[in-house]
Amino acid sequence: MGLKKVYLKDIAEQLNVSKTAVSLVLNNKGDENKISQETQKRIIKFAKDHNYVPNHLARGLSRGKTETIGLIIPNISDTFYAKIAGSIEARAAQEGFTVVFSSSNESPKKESSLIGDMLNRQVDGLIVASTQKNQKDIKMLMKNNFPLVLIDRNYPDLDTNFVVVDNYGGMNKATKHLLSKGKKRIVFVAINSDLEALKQRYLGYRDAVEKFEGNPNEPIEIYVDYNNYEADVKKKIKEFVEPKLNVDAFVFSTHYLAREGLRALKGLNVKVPEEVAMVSFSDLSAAFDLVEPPITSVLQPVEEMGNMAVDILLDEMGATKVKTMNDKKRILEVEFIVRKSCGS
Amino acid sequence: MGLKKVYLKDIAEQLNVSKTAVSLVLNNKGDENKISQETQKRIIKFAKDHNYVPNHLARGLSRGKTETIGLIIPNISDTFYAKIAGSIEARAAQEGFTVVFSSSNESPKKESSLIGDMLNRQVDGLIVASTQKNQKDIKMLMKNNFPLVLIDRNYPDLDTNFVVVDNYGGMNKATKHLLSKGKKRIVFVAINSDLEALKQRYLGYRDAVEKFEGNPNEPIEIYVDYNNYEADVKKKIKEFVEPKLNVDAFVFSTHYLAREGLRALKGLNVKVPEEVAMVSFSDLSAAFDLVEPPITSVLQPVEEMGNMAVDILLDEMGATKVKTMNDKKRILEVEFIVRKSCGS
DNA sequence: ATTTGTAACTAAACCGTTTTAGTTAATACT
DNA sequence: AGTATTAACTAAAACGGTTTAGTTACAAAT
Repeated sequence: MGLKKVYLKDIAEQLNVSKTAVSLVLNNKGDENKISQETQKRIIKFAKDHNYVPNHLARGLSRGKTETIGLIIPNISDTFYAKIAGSIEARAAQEGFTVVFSSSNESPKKESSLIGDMLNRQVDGLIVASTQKNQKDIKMLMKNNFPLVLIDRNYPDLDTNFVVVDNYGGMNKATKHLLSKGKKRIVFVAINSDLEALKQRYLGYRDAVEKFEGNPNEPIEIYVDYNNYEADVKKKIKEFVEPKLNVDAFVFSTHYLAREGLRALKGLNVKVPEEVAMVSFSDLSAAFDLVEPPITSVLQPVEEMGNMAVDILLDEMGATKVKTMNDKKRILEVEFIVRKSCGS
Repeated sequence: MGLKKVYLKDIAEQLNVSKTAVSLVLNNKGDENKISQETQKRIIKFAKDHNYVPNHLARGLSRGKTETIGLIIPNISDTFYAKIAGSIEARAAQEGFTVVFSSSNESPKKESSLIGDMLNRQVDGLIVASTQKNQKDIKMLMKNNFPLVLIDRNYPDLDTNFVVVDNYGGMNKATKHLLSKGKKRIVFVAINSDLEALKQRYLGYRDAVEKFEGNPNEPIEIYVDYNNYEADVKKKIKEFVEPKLNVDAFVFSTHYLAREGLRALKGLNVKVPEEVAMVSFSDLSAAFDLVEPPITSVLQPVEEMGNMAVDILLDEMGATKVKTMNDKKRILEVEFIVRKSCGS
């Protein structure tokens, strides 16, 4: 494992055989290429004794495969994506793949350049949580049959593999829960973006509100700026609270909005759930049960998402032994956890 | 940026020049190698028009540099390491480097094999949050002058570059705060490990307890199993609570222990801070101010750690323009935030 | 009229593998 | 005895770049 490396050439010279022989043997192709058992033994022993490890770049260049998968996410610092990255990495490692990741910071331009970057680093496949403003690269990848799985966010118009959650269903259920508690004026809080996932969450919310027991309420929406969400969510929530609280509940479409929302409400001295109720889509601080009040949340199966994405990708790359997956478009179920933030 | 790539050879053939010329020009060595301005223009234009991007593997193989830095951390899913990874990635990207990361899951064996892996992937440098049970690889890297920065965890016996925080000072301050609030029996809660950082935190705690105003108290310690910390911390805390609460405060040496500790205390119906106080070393759920009660915490400068590590590493690799850093061993200051969990 | 110098290029080696297309010597077959 | 076959190997090309060590053509200097 040292840095003074032994190369294929060295082994060949020391043992008086050809590089070819060494390469074949060390790649388990000795038998099928009729290298004698004895020679094989010698080569294997020498390689082991000298800690031979093939140069990954050379091998990649020659083979056109790198045993690397590229992961592009909005932001590795976000708990949600960190967990996804974690499960992707773990599953990939099991199969002998390494992960190269980069964060797009929600910039389509950066995403595009990252994809280019990954390609010319010769990754074998890509998992992308896209900004969804980058159809052109996704299409390009598809056209070239490049192994690709979208995760968390997919392009509804494109026929790609993907792993997402049931955003509509989760939000619909959460909203209905509030309605069933008698909440009428329910505010949907989201970041300002065209993400399909958010659209679905909105629709889940809207349908619940409008179709509730023949007694339709008006949907109320606020959209905050992603790059400034802490301050913005505070400001926008304040408008519903001062001079006089005029809503019954907030539905937060992401965990960080919920966190800031709660912080804002506390700052404004609004009692949750006594004066206003709240729910969060996704619960990832691993602490939403500890905050005061514990927050009712829609839970996403983060691990499963990551694992599934890798499985689909490996299948796509033909890297797996047997199984061929039938369905490479997955909409995973979410879990709904009722806690105190909606009332007792 | 497509997949049907243009190669150096193609450019050379199309323009009737040599590969050498193309390579030189595209690497900004045209002038110093006296390639005529006209030829340079033609090459640059053609390359741009055809979206030429050099194959990273080939270039790496040939140059022996890959513009890649390897990051080995215990676990990317952990908020703390996710944030570190985030700041490392951001800083690295600024300088044109990509990050390859892998999680060791606290296994020295895995860490060792990851280091080997990274090396033969030809990363240009390594940032490692080590298990600290892998002296041999670290020494090997040092002996070979391989660019290396330890982060968060360092080997006190080895003369490496590192970026850590003032674990002793932070914990000392936190403990003194509890003492000043009149808490006598203070329990130090840590995971069972030999990590230097934890040792320092312990010493910070112990010195505070033992030397407090000439009226030394006994240190009380509990150590929980990392692989089973949720259940274990609960079990061990219970022993101080039942049949009768017999301590005044808990000092948690990591954020996840604090989280589980609080969860356990709530489960046991112990009132914090009325019956028992608590502090946490590091606050990373980004929610410790929202939980009930808000938890007094030692804050680590996560971003700064990551940035600093990259700066040192790049300097070590000779990859930066001007600056040469003098001090490549950094102990960063922590911040201490008082919240309600220690009493009003 | 040869040498010197230089601008403008290029052939070929090299990085460390994999892989294709052989070669050689011995054995088996007719 | 001559041809096929096979076991056991290998030389060399390929992957796509970078880099070293030239070469060529022309102008200026002696």
